[in-house]
Amino acid sequence: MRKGAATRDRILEIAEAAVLSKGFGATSIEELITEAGLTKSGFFYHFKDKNELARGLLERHRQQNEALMAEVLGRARELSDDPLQVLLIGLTLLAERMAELPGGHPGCMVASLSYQDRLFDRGVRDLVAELVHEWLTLIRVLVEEALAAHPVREAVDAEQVARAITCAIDGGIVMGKELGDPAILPQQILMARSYVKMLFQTASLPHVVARRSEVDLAGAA
Amino acid sequence: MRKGAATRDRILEIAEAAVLSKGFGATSIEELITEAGLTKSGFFYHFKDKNELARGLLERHRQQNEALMAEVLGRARELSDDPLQVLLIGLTLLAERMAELPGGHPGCMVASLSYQDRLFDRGVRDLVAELVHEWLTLIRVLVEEALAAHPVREAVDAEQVARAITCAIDGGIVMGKELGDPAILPQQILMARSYVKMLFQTASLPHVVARRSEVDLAGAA
DNA sequence: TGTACATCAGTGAACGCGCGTTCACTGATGTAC
DNA sequence: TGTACATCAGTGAACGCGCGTTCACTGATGTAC
Repeated sequence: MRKGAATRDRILEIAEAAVLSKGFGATSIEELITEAGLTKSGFFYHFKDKNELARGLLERHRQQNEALMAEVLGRARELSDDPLQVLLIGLTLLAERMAELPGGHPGCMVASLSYQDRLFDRGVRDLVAELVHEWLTLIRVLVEEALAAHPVREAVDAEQVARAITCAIDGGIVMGKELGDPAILPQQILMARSYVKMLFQTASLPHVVARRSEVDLAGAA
Repeated sequence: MRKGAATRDRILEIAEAAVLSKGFGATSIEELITEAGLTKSGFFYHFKDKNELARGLLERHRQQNEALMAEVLGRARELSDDPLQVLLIGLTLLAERMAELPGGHPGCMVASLSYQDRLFDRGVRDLVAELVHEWLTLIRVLVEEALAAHPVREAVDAEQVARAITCAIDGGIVMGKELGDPAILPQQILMARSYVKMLFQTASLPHVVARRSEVDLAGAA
């Protein structure tokens, strides 16, 4: 890696912690360069203005998230061929990963920036929406595959289920911060998991007739 | 109402919109007084410093939220005596209320401030946690009453269910902001409702044996 | 009803400080021939 | 291998502006006697 790229990464890492704990508008370039140990013009060599710092933070978030999910889902697919099991195992593994974070999850960069969107230009706001869409697509595809392979208890839309899972995670991150309790996020991911499990729990319940499930599946398709 | 109280309220209303759209740190006293039409020293007559503005915003949030929930739950209790129905109807009414908001929900003040907590003194951070606990207690009591009156499909903890409902709402607010789609919050409240409904859906499912539900209830007690 | 005093709801000017941004410059490293 | 030039990764000084906060003061309204 070039020297400049390492410096840029260091700035982004410091900025991430600062933005998640005090907000983007209250994070000054001055404090970042003090901690990173370079001058202000050094900062502006890497980012032409503050908006570009926000873009950089979102790109970093995207990469880290992609890596995490690739690993978690890769492992889940090793453990099962059944799409529903992949989803359930994936959620369990994700919960475990979040539980391992020292000091709890620091906060979601996308959520944080969306609460300060008046500070940014169109490009940053579009990037926020794009990252959310990418994430939702990833989850929705998993849900669709599970729906294609199994009957379901109640007519559902895969997009809505994907959003519900995402809201549980984002909500869990926020509540964890609000109450200062790192256990909340993993617990809420497992609650989302148990929601998915219940949704697909038809045949496994004793004496449930199959017809009801088929009707619901037809409605969802 | 005294004249001063009206001015104070106007400042808080303007500050709420500003904080939710750009963050607390990036909201300047200057812009608030410009919009409110008074001088800077006039602001400091009402709030001794910026921390007190944050406290004021949280208190305002608490009052508005209490009023909203009192109304929604009052109406739900008019419509049914069954605790489970009160919870389900309450969620439906809440979703309807959120759908009526022009331009969508502006954001949750508690969530917003929790993403900038390094800006505040201990008092504000404690107030954030207190408001969340008050809300969770309100919901948890509803869930407990429903659990006492009905068998449940899977062993659950009322606190965890209350948190899951709350996370769905907070997550829905965040995602609505991220994607600029006001429909997401009401939809996700209804997803939380359908989660609760599924949780309690045992006897109503054809041919489900009652014993399983009893076992689960015993596990939850 | 009149007067004295207190409180309310502000005004106006000043403060020092840190903010984001620009600009001209520079030493170290990489590349072409 | 040497030389010329380009790019990289910054430095250092300066900019004007708006920030939160303080302080001495003030006119309008309320209260006591």
